[in-house]
Amino acid sequence: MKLITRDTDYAVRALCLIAQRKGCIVSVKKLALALQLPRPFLRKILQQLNKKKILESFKGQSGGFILAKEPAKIFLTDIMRIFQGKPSLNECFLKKIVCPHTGSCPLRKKIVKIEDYVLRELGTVSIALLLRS
Amino acid sequence: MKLITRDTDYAVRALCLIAQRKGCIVSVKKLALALQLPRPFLRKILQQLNKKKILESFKGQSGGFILAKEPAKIFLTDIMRIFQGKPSLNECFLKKIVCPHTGSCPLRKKIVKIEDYVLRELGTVSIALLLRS
DNA sequence: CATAATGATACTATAATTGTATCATTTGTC
DNA sequence: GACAAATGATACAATTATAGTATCATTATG
Repeated sequence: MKLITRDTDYAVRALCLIAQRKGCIVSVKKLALALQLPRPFLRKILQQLNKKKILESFKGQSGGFILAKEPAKIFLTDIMRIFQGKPSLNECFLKKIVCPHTGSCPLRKKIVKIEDYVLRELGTVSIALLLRS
Repeated sequence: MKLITRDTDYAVRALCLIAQRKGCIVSVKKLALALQLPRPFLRKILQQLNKKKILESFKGQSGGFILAKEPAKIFLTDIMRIFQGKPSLNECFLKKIVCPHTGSCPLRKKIVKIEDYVLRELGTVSIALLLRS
């Protein structure tokens, strides 16, 4: 039961570091070094964050990335959505044959409830929050 | 974000069906047929349920499985624990370098909280509940 | 004693995740 | 202007987890 994949994990770490260097352009090279993460993989991740307007990128010799939003406006759920798709926990997996609840499977209801809860809770976690001591 | 794997899924379906045939010994063959599931795979699953005392097995010609407990005492979390291990959502994935919260990462706290919630909710879902209309 | 079931376990296939490599493009510096 | 160092885009490879198969031994029923 893995809530957060490695993509998301690395992305959040990188975002925290970039946030700490307020305004400075940070290259993948430096990030990978500081975080001890595989550089090409991290690069791919940052490119995706750029596409999704979480980061802004600069090409050329002293290029790199900065945040495209305030740290308080970047939420864990945003990142999860990018790398893990819509966070739907599971389909109602019981077929009618076994499960008599045609439209109102209690398990389905539970799962929807859990899903809401998880999103609500993780929706309060921003990069800013993670940086505050 | 997958809460329930196929093992667990199949196991629950099979348990529901076995529960419906109160007391009757049901063979993998019949279950696989009724549920339209791959027979050898289902067999492996039932064997594991037997080992964990959820099912009781009978060898020989008209052998098969019956429930080893009342349906009301078999919970989804029991099954999940068997096939998906301890349902710990994630380690605190932020390293000290980035995350200044040495012992009190807010994300970690959240995740523990979510974990508790999920277990509490799924802990109320029993086979009996799934069969009640 | 043959048949049909489970026990145990090794093996294979598939899919998802994780990570690499490469070529093109951009930009600052000498 | 040429070079170096960065990102953009994208195809490819490796690893791991999940899903499923095969097989031989054992047991019980008829």
